[in-house]
Amino acid sequence: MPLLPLSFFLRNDVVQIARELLGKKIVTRFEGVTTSGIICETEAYAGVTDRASHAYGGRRTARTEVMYAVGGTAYVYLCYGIHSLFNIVTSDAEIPHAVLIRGIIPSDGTEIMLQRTGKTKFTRNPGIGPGKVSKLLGIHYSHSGLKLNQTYPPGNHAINIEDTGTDQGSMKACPRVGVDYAGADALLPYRFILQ
DNA sequence: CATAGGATCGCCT
DNA sequence: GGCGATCCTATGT
Repeated sequence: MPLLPLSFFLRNDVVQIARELLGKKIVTRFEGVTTSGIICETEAYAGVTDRASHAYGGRRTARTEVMYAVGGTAYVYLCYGIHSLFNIVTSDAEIPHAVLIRGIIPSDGTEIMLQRTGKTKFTRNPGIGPGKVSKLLGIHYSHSGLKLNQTYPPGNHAINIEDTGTDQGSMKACPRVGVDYAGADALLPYRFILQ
């Protein structure tokens, strides 16, 4: 399937991009092992003006520096000391917008995914939850800064987003999870779920 | 240097 | 539905 063009990620409307990512396919290749899943849940984080964003107010730290990279860069960070959370940086360089991928439906390499989670069979919604997305796809916070949709030589690490060409179907928007500290911004309908 | 807390998950009751 | 796991990151002294 065709890779999404980088221009997809360079647009300024991060909320629109989060919506459009529903139904797209994430394909990862680590150590020559390929796994993939269809994106079914996302959240938009609107850069410096969004209290829920790590880049709120223009904050820059060693961790968040990647958010200021050009659109199409992976921003992965550790949460609760356990979970790697995968985000896609969008817009131009210096504009720290990002989309958190919160859920996938496993597609290719399900055996590998079971292996990664230490299970023998999938539970009800094996790919729902941002920590699970990374677990299934083998994404680690050390992958932060990796450029998506590049034509790396086989053997290199790669994270790609493909256009499935299918209609994303119905989706709903609601407030984001776990951002109570963000005041009024916690109420913004920046979370998108494929029905 | 020390410490509090986090865009969570899974197991337990 | 409650709680412990687990460790990096940010911030303050």
